[in-house]
Amino acid sequence: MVKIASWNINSVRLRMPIVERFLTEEAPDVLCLQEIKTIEEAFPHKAFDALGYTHRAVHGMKGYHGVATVSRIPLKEFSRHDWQDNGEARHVGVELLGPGKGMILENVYVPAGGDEPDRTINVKFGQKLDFLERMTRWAEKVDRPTLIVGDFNIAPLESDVWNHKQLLKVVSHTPIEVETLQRFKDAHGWVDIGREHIVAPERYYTWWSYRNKDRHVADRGRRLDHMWASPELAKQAVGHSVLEAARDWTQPSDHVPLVTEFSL
DNA sequence: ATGGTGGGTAGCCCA
Repeated sequence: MVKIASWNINSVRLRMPIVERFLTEEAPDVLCLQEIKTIEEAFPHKAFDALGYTHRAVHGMKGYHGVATVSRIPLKEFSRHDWQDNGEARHVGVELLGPGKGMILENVYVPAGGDEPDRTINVKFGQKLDFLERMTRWAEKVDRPTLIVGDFNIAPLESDVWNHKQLLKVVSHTPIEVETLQRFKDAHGWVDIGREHIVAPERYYTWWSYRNKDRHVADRGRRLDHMWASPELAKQAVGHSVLEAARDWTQPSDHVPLVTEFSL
């Protein structure tokens, strides 16, 4: 059994206390972090060593974005795609357990896309769509059992948001984003592991804005984080959970962790 | 319709 987690941590250095809590309580074999907001040299390597996560692939940059995959089982870093073509650190790919035994694990942080869902007036929105198109070209060529996880910054289904109609013009849930993400999905036949286990139209959120204070009253969440597997690998997923409670931990990230267990 | 909060880091950018 291999337990894999994904979490947009919104500064790994600030949030090491809750990362330690998560690793201690949930004990995943592998944790994919997004928005680490640090360069590799300033990554809290010692804290992860102390917890047994001695295998790491860190693709960071100063102050913004950045991803890291930390593991108790051996991994080998083999790619750092720049799907935005602007040098931002938003992806790291590793191979788990060696050729033919484990899986390829892709950790991605899709750009948020700014506030205005119109590429003619908002460059960031265009960059987000272009990022997804480059990911799609890549996905067409994926030929090994692969799991792609991370903050996709898109909530594709009606039940992935607290109010579908109200969010149709809000970046993360616009029809053009959902269509663009669907083309990525179709390019490899990715299986949405989260929705295999928490079936639509059941409510499923992974992010709540810091700007909404009363989460337990209004519950204005969105499912921005995902774990998508190649069809053959998806059959080996035996459990999936979303740790909503982590949104209420001390000094929380605005995202919560996802966990999938595989029988490899 | 607007502004609301949070993080990194040095006058704003990003989410």
